[in-house]
Amino acid sequence: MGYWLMKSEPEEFGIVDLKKRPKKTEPWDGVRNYQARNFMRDDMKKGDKVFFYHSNCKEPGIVGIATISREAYPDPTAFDPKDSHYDPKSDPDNPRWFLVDVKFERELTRTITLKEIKDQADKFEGLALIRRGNRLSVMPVSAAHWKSILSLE
DNA sequence: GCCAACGTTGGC
DNA sequence: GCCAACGTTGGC
Repeated sequence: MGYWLMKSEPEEFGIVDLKKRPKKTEPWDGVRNYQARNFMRDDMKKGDKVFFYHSNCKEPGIVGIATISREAYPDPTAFDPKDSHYDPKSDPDNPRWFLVDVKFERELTRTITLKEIKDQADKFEGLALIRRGNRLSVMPVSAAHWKSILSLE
């Protein structure tokens, strides 16, 4: 089973928004970074676990757990000229951007902050989240790191 | 294929 | 709101 971390800005779409969705499920649209796309398109499998991460907010960190409920399919927002993520270069016959559906599993009992993960950098060597200059919004997490992070809860 | 200019991300 | 780091674009 694969483990991942996905970032979202809580003011745009937070863990509570996911929880409130009728089926507790959301298409993870709008990703326009090739590396992140490749992870979603090529590597994410149904049932994989996801750390839901809040970015660009007062207390950046992991706030919940989700699962991949549907594997990759073309991102429809790329075809919609009215959408802010519209990409004229993505052709429905040869789509450039893909997404997965993410399903709410649970909120953490507390936020595991970026700060405390950084403070234990030796324990989390190789974790993409704390790699210098990291800006990926979708990234893999090793099984060992997953376990180790969750034990902080 | 190089690289300067530009836009975006996201912590602080 | 600042700005470092990074990805993308496009001229050459």
